[in-house]
Amino acid sequence: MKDQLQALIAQAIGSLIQDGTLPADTPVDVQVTRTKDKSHGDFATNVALQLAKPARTKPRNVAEAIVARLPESGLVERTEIAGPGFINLFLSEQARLSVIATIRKRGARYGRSDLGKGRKVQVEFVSANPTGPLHVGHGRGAAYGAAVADLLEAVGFDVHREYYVNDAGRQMDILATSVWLRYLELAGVELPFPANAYRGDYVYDIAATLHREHGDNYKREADEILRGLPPDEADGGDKEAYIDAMIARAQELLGDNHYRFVFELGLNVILDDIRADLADFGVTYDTWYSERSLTEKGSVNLALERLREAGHLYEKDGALWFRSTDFGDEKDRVVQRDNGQTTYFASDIAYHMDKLERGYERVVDVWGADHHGYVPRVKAALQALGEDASRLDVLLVQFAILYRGGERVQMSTRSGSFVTLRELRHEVGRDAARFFYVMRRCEQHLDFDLDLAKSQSADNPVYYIQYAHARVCSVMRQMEAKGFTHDPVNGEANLTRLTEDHEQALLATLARYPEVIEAAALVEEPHQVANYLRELANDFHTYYNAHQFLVDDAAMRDARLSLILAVRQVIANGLAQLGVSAPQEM
RNA sequence: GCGCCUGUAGCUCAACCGGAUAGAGCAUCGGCCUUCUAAGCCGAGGGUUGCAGGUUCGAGUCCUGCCGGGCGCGCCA
Repeated sequence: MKDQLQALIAQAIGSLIQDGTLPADTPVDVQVTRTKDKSHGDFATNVALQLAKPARTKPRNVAEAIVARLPESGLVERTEIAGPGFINLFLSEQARLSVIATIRKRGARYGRSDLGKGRKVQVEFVSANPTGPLHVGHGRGAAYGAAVADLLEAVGFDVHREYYVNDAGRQMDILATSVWLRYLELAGVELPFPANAYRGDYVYDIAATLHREHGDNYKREADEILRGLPPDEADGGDKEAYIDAMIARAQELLGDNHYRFVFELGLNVILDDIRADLADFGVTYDTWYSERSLTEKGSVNLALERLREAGHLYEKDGALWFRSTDFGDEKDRVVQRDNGQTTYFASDIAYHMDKLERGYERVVDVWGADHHGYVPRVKAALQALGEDASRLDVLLVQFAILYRGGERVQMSTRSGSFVTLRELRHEVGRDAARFFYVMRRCEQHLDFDLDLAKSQSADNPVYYIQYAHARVCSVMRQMEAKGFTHDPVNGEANLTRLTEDHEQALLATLARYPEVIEAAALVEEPHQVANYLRELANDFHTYYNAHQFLVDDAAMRDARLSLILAVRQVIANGLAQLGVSAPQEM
């Protein structure tokens, strides 16, 4: 609808350019917006205000000229020039009513478009280290990333969803070592547990599996493990140095194969858990991309080699540095440590290079906001490699803070007292979790009220919206109970009977849905869909309370049922868009 | 200290590349069930959009400077 109106205005401007009323270089970027105030018509455009300067005349004169040249169409009933020079457009009745048939015909596809023209976009999200279960912070990234990916797909992009698995690097070594140490405990070896090791219960679970299936095969004695190790934090030492030494000791005592086995066991158990967790959350991926595979197939070395050839690397203090300051970063970054290991950053350079080379026109990364300092260096690396860094779009998601009984739920990764995504799902349910996570703009801190998410009341937006859907279903059940049937053809033939304000408001809101999806997709803001659904549900509940649908007058009844069935369809579509179910009854 | 994000009603948040009188929900107060689910609806009050300048026909939105909040500033990932 909006597009068609824009086209009409553009045509009018075109003809004014042709006859010289407007200069040839007039920009024809027509903005048509929905009006807030009904008295301003259905849509309005400010083009006349924008063109007044190039046309060197008053805005109202431009507006009059445009209106005079507006092509005939069945869409617009009349126009009006208002205020400083807005052109208000009043839709014809036919145009307003057509949305009902459109929704019925398009069904679940209503709101989708081919705006993206099948262009390839990759969305990478969550990508939490497989060192433990996902917690509620990851949950927001999951819900948000999935929603953004689904929105882009809805408007016609070819979307590829990817999870980057950090299956290499020091954190994973710490996990493997933690598992081994817990295993030793189970095998009766008494050892102090390092300050910097992972101490969650899941580590015990993995260790127990190892012990159950492999007995004492991985057992070593305490004195040979501890011999010559530096002091841990508890003994006034450095916990980082201690855990690194402990990792080296584990590798040395277990040997490559056995160490590898413990490492893989921990990785696989946790990754399987994450996969299942996300699947239960309605979040699935096309690819789980292994960081280790980058090293194995030489991508990391290749990336570093390309940087070196381009003259962006230098050595200092025994390490290899990337001169990212040449591309606006705050300081240069190490890509290879003095011990010869490449850094996480080096992998990430290779990974992003790989993404762009896989042919995605656009690459979207969803990161936790605490990683925001990381953005400039990744973009710097892409530039240094001769890539167009603007193809990478990093979306930063702020933390979610849980509230229970009005109190902030304290969380700390260190003490292991964090709330997992799974616990949250079990507590409030998948629908509420998915919805609450995307209710706010991603760069806004999210106050997640657990009590509200669980409450079955109008205060809870999820229930409020789902209830609207269920209510329509209920009306249809009542219809059958009363021996009526719904004739959509008759309904659509009698839509002119829908003259109530509530009905007109619903028609306008329904027609707006595709515009909401498009806008939400293009600016990556799923919360716009959430807000829209609340408005639509509100329009419906209001209507429901004000008017009876199952009236004796068949023409009126069919028209009203056609309207509320369209409402049901759009609510179902919008909820599905956010990964939320639309129940038949509640 | 430097960088990024943020500041809108008592609270949580909207406001479509800068548009017409800044909107919802909660909370508060007052109404509506013999009628398709009251898990709902209607009404009222509530604002110097942190402060001060600037840009222009027009600023919550853009620019500059202050003030407050969050995060980041490792040869960790």
